[in-house]
Amino acid sequence: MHRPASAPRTGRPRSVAADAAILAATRAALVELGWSKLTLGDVATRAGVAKTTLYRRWAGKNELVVDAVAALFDELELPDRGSLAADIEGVVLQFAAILARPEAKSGLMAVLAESTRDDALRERIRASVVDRQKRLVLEGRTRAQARGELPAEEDPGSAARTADLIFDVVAGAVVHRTLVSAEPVDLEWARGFTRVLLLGLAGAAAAQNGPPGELPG
Amino acid sequence: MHRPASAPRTGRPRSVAADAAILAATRAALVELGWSKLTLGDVATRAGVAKTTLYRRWAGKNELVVDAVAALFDELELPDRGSLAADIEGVVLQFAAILARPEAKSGLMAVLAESTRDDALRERIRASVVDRQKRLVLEGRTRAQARGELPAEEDPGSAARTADLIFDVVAGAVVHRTLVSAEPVDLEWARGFTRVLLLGLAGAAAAQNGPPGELPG
Amino acid sequence: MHRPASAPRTGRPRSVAADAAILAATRAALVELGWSKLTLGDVATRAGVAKTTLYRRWAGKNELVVDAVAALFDELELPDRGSLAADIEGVVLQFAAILARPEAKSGLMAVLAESTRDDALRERIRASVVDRQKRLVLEGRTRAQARGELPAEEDPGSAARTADLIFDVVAGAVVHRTLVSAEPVDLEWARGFTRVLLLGLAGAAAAQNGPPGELPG
Amino acid sequence: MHRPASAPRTGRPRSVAADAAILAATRAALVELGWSKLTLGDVATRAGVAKTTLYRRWAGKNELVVDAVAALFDELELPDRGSLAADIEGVVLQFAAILARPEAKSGLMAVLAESTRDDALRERIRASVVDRQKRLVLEGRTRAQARGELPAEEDPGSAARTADLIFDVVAGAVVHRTLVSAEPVDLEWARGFTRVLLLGLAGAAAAQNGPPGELPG
DNA sequence: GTGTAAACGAGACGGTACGTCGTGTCTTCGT
DNA sequence: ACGAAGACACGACGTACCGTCTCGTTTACAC
Repeated sequence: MHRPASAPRTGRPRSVAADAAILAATRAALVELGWSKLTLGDVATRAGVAKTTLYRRWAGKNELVVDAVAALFDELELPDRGSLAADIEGVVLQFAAILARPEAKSGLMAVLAESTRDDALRERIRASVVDRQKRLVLEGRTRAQARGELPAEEDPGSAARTADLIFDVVAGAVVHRTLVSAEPVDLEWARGFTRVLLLGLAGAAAAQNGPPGELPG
Repeated sequence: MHRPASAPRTGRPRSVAADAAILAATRAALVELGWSKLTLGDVATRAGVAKTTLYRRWAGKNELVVDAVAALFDELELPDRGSLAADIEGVVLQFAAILARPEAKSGLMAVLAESTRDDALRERIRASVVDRQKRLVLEGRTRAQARGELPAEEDPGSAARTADLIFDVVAGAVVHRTLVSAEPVDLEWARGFTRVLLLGLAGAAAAQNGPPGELPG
Repeated sequence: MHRPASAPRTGRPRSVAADAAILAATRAALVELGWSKLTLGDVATRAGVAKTTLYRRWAGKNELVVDAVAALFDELELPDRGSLAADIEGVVLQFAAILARPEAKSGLMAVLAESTRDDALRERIRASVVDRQKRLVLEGRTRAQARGELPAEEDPGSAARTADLIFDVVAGAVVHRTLVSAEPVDLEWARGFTRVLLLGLAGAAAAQNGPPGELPG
Repeated sequence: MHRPASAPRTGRPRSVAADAAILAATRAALVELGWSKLTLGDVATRAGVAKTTLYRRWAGKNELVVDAVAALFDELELPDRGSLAADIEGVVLQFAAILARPEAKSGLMAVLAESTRDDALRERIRASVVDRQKRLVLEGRTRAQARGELPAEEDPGSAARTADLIFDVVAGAVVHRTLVSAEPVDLEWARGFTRVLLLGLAGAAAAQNGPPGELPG
């Protein structure tokens, strides 16, 4: 992540344990203090490391927190649950489970806020966090096409647009319910949400491919 | 907002002009500097006001920014565009227009991040920002029912749940596309999104009331 | 002091009680807090008076404290104790008694420090405090001349110089012992000091008027 | 002074240049602004140093000024001028020369005022300033005894009391004339003062050891 | 082994912002 | 006109973190 590929050949190598300790300390500090009260000096102390060591590896608070939170998304997986609806429910619930953690809530939204003014940071978030979620959506679609639940896409541009829409809707709704509405994303909600989403997508696809008569709007 | 209703009877009254100047200065600073570089001292200077005056009225950066950004949502309105779909598109585009402003992007997400650890702040955001958006959704539904596009709700609990779902989906998708995907919410996207949403809702309603045969999930 | 002689003829007259209350509050605050922690707002509160009232009468902390401390010197008197030595001892002990009070210690030295950069303040101190002490010295000399202990002065310039010297030595020694050495000025010390001072003055006078043989130096 | 003798073994060592720069800046600020207008932020700026550096070494304004002014007393010396009277005149004039400096006037009296409520500060002043002066008085006495001008002391308690009296009288008179009377301590005054002091002391010593007949009092 | 070179802990450094406090002025209403 | 109440502009306070630096020390690899 933060280490250049061209490794230096001489000198004392960087402690591999330090990286893990720092990221773990960062998450612990996020849980206890939240983003705004988190200080790098405190993280260094918690990790049993000097501030210098920390700055040698990360440029600042934002970058550090992105990496610390990104590790939470490593556990995202999409086991085949047999149907498109079940797969989407799984994604929603897994994503919600991560977001329910205090270190994710506080840290992720804060770096997102920062990323509105820092393109490099946005790119880092995209690579570390967003793409990992997006992969699940694409995987689910591929699987559904293999099952015959969805037709194979013909127009790649339209397919990408649809995938983006799905992604924004799924992730956005989960985030919004968790952070803004402050309501839990439980099985019932996930089921209702998935139903609406799939019916909407099915309807839109039918309208586009079949008789365009009864479209709303 | 921040002023107790029980007004003191004696002493020099607080300058009414200062409030507006401070909020305007806050928005200007958000545009120029973003949340993290914004300092209350700078805001005070821009507003031509002493720091003390600022602290006398707001408890801190978070509260100030909520009020400053909340004013942007005052302009939210829902003119009757003749159909439910058009109304929803209108809400989406208006909300997107506000979110596209740099002062909203940076400020809103940051206070949202802070609100994960501060219930009073969350409540303040809910009252100042969220409820104002929610009102539009409810208004749109009432109007659609009057037009006959939607049936009158019988079960109030179910109706509230549906409204919450709609709200989370609409607001969440717009926010996510704007901030995370960093893509514009233009007319085309709004139209596609609205179509999927309405088809989904219609399908879900039909499935609940009519023949539950071919529902997915 | 601070009030122009030409009294205003119209409007509500100034509360005469307020002056005394403010000065008393100032002394009380000096005792409790000392000069540096004393604030005019606190003095106003103690006196049951608004800050405005205070500023209408005194220009600032320095002037207020000078007046507050000067009142302590009102009690300085020189009852005739029958001999020059006894009179001087009386002056020394009275002066030391005032200086032993915490409000005088802290306040007087502080305004003296300020007066090194503020001629108006020095003049105010001279008029309010120093001249009142000096008067005692002159009074004691007059009395001693009447008793025949001292010859009548012939050269007025020399007389003034001698009086100034006495004054600097008496006041300086008492202040230094009290504030710098932090030792008490008790009867024993006053007696020893007076003895040295009078012997020195007598010797100097004899040397000047009589045979100049055995002078040291 | 402010640095513990047990030096820390690790970490970046404190800049030795900073100490001197800060003290010099403090003296310069005292000359320009006087005690009450002197701010630690300004001193730090003048010294080209951060405020933190200053606070790391001194607890506050008082301690800093004591050290800054104390350096002025480093130059106090007592060259042997051949007689006790000449030596005392030298002390008086040297002490007066230091007190005539604006940085000493303003700073010294102010910390003295503060020391009336702060024992640690008084002790610091005693160690840094007062003892250095006192040493001169004792040195002068030793020298005079070697010359035969003064008899060797027999009672050490009485000797100490006499030395204290001399010290209070010399220092007190010089301070009082300089600060309160605001008159210069020139050669003429120093000569007159010394004559009175020595005659007084000689008289008192004679009275104690010889025939106690004609004592005043 | 013996360099050599980088990473390491510790902590001081120049800065910037914080939130509070005190000063002296002002504005309002009540007396 | 004066007084109380308190808001106001200003500026200093002392603290906390920032990100950098300068030390002395440790650790791996190359010779």
